[in-house]
Amino acid sequence: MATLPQDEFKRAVYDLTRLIPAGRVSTYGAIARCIGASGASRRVGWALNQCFGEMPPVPAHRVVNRLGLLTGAVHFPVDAPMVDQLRAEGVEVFDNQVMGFDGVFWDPWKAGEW
DNA sequence: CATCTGACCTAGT
DNA sequence: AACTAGGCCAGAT
Repeated sequence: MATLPQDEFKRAVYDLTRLIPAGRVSTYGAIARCIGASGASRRVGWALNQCFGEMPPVPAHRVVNRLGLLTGAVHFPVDAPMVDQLRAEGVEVFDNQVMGFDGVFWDPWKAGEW
């Protein structure tokens, strides 16, 4: 069966998200742009919404919006709060906001020398 | 079946 | 520099 663009998109998002090292966070726009979906940042969120249950697990908690706000925290499982996971990795979060976001921000391009 | 919202961002004015 | 509008795709009402 032909690989649907949807799956490819999700596949790209998951792959890139999994590349985010612990203690670092990335943004939807950065990921979307890196996979060639500039402007389609919304789709990234929709794709990450399906990441729960994927194997290997996708560290979606390391993906925040451009302002460093954990906008998707409400969509996270109660068993693994986004803030709790980020704090567990050393990321300081206060009021759904990443402290020193500019310092913990991880660039997809700088990561693998694209 | 039509309309709007939604883990958002970029670009134009 | 700030604000407005448009774009992207799918799911839900």
